[in-house]
Amino acid sequence: MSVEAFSLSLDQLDDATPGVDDDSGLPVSRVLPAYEQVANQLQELIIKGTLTVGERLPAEGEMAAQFGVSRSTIREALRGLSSQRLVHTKRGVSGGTFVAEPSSEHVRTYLETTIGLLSGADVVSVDEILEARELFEEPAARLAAVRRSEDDLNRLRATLAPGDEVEPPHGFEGHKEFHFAILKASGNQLLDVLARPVFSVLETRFVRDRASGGFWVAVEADHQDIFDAIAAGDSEASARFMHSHLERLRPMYERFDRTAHTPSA
Amino acid sequence: MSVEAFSLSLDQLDDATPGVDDDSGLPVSRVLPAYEQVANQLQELIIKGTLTVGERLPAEGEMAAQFGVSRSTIREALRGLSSQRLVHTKRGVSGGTFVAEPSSEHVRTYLETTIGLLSGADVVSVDEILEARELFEEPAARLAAVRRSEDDLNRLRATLAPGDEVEPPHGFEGHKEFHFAILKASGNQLLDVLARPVFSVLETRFVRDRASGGFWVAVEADHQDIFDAIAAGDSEASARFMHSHLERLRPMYERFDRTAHTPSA
DNA sequence: TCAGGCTAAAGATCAGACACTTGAGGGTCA
DNA sequence: TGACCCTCAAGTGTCTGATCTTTAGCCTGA
Repeated sequence: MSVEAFSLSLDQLDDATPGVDDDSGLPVSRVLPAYEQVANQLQELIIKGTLTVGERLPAEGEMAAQFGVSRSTIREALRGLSSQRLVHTKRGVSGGTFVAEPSSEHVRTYLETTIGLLSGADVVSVDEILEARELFEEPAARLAAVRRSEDDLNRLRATLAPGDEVEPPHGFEGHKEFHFAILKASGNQLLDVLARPVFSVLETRFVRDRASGGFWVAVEADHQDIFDAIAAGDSEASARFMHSHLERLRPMYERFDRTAHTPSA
Repeated sequence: MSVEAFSLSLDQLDDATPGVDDDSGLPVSRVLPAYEQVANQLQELIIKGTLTVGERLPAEGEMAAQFGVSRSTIREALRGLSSQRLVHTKRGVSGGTFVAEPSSEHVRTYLETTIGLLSGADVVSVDEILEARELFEEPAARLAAVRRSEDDLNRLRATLAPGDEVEPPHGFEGHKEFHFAILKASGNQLLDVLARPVFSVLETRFVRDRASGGFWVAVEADHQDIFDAIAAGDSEASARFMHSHLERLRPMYERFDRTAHTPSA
């Protein structure tokens, strides 16, 4: 693409000066800072596909000229876009700002922190998170039984307890990896992207290394059952075992939730 | 909280200068731009809860002094955080930068654009999106049948065709609102947050106003069935009707997907 | 041939100035 | 006394212009 895509400018700024006569609740919109307008316009171009993945935007100075703002304003706009992973920048002579290729990894990271915040602010409850997790992981287990590849099975096997040593060091990481592997084996990336953060939030907020050794033994037994069902290609059994596994876990999360709500006040 | 939380600084910058002697693949990490380090540190403080919702950060100038960088650098960091809705700024004497309260609305918006991009870049396929949607909406219908409040029922009823006029103007909006209302009636906000964007992407990318009038008539009939089941509190019937509804829609999405992939090349 | 230095393009950072927004306090006048 | 206006101060918003740093490519000399 060439420069023409940037023919837009910030005219809103001019006719939205404080002096406007809005004698009532007129259909006017709030005045936006210049950096936000620039960011919005660029985001629009990326979403609509006018700017394609990997494409290089004009240099900061050029954009400043085209938008009619200073370079700092352009940079502030770009920082917003790059923190949303819509673009990324590179220094040096071959550098510049490029339209980033969307990555599911970033979405997961974002969702994990955001769901964590939503939970921390009590916008969503632990019960809702637990329920959502069950809604996601049972179908995932069902699908995994049908779709798992040899690689998936190996990955799953690798997360099971190595022999009979089921100590926390393995317990926590193994638990996490097992569930991640099932989501992956479900063969649905979108499910994986959305479900993994839900799981991660539960783990990091409510479990971590606070569970006892005996607990991990029971978890390992459940995992083994689920694994066997998936390996056998029995989707209903997979879902059933996953269901009872999650039922076993539930009271623990809820207990940690209560203790987390009792402290200093 | 007072100023002490900002005692951190950018010392990484100093001992990560290009001259470091890494005579092999040493455990060193890439040098990060100052604005990114600042953003990371602030994000950490917000996530850990050191900075609480609604709390005001020091003025930009003060932070610049505390981090030992210029005000522009601070501003670039803040733009990143505010585009992630972690903070928001206000001008004027009572202004400043404040820790934003997490809102599910923003998560939905973010997910919608991101899933749209993932789909546009063929990172996830239409089949995966369709499958994920079914995985979400069937349980949602099941839960809605059990949990729906009087308000939920009214909201649902309002989205059904008013009489026998099932024209596109109502068709598209009504279809959307109906499914949104079911997600809301499921009583699980997290499910709502994650599922709505999935649905929205399908609609805006593959349907919009491209469907025929006869199509909307069939859709309306399905909706009526689902509504009746939910109103009757019959969760299994709700899920079943939702399932067949989605099965009816599937070929249409897939058709639009193929036509979308055929063009110019 | 190749190691090392030079160069230019582009982002990163800085310093400082000025503009705009907004709440609060004080003063004026009916 | 109360409504209105003015001014002030603290913050963010924006601009200017300079310098620093990174990096690919070219050039030069052993």
